[in-house]
Amino acid sequence: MPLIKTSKEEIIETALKVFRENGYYHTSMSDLAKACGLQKGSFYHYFDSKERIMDAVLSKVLHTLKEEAFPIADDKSLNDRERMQKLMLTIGKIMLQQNGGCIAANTSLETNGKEVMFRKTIKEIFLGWELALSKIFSNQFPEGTSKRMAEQAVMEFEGAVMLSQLHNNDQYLKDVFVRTLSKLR
Amino acid sequence: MPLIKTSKEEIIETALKVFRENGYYHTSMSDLAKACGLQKGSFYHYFDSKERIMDAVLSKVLHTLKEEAFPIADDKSLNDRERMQKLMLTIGKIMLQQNGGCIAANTSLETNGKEVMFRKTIKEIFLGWELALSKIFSNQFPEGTSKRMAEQAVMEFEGAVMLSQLHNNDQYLKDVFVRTLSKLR
DNA sequence: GTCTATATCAAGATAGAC
DNA sequence: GTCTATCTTGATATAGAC
Repeated sequence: MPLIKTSKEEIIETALKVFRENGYYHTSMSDLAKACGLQKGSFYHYFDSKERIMDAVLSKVLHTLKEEAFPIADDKSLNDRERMQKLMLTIGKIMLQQNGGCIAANTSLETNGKEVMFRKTIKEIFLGWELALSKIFSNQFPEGTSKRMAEQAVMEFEGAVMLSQLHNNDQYLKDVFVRTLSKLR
Repeated sequence: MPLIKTSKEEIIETALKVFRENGYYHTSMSDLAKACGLQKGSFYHYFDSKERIMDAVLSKVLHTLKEEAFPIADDKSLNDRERMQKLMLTIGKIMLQQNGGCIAANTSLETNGKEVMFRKTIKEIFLGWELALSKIFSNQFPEGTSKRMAEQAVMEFEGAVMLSQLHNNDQYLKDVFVRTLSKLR
């Protein structure tokens, strides 16, 4: 019988992948436990409900975005196009996965209208994302315009993730990257 | 075109609303039965599995789009802007709901990577939608351009639905309507 | 066509041994 | 910290009476 200690951090990382692959409601505590190499009972030692795991997962995602992605908008060593490209790629790396979708968008849509503790975290994720994009746009466009361009970029990105998955074709996402970049000189 | 709604038709209409509100996996057969004013056992008289109900729901949505929405792109009595406006509003009426999301996008994301019978119907919905939009754009833009503009409009629409729900603010969706319309003269 | 009753299984969650 | 065992509830689905 293996007695391998697991850390809460590792569980959150694994749970992120499982949730992204199967969605919130379609993922069971057994699924999460199994993916972590634990029995269901052991899993409750770390998290006492599914809601709290997702809360931890999304808080981790937000934290990572704040650490690694959003500051790119202020990186003085890059020009606007370079910032935008690096920002979009980094956000993609954090939020997306080979064949899973966007953890933030999927969870938002699934839990729309439900009373779950992590909705405020999802809002923060998208507001932070919009703010970072609009900072870059605001170097070349007026305030109101740059805000709407940022919102538009986020919407296109999420729509593209959906269509790319549905048709199993990266082109939708690639087009959005090119289109968003091409708005900057 | 059926003049009299059968019971099965009514169930499909009700199921559409429930699925749109609660999602595919988070909706139970009990939920559907209750919403139809039936006992669970009675419900199985009409549909013997949840998958078949969703299949019927999405087929009905596709059929309605083909009958009522997509032909607007060919309506000779309207100019391009009028066609676009009427098309977008009609698609919104069929696919969206007060506070529920887009049945096609939500179901697509939830069942991504799963083997369910209705994925091909979802693909048809989005391909039909893109085609209708690109028909209108192609009156004023070259072929390749109009195709990408149509894809972009769909992506923005779906992203806007997500953000409008998340922040409980219609403005995202309204902006997309205005922006898409403004591309036409 | 609708109901009640029930079988079967999975889910969320807890208790207690080691 | 991990396990097995168990509780409770809810889910899918079927059987059979009216």
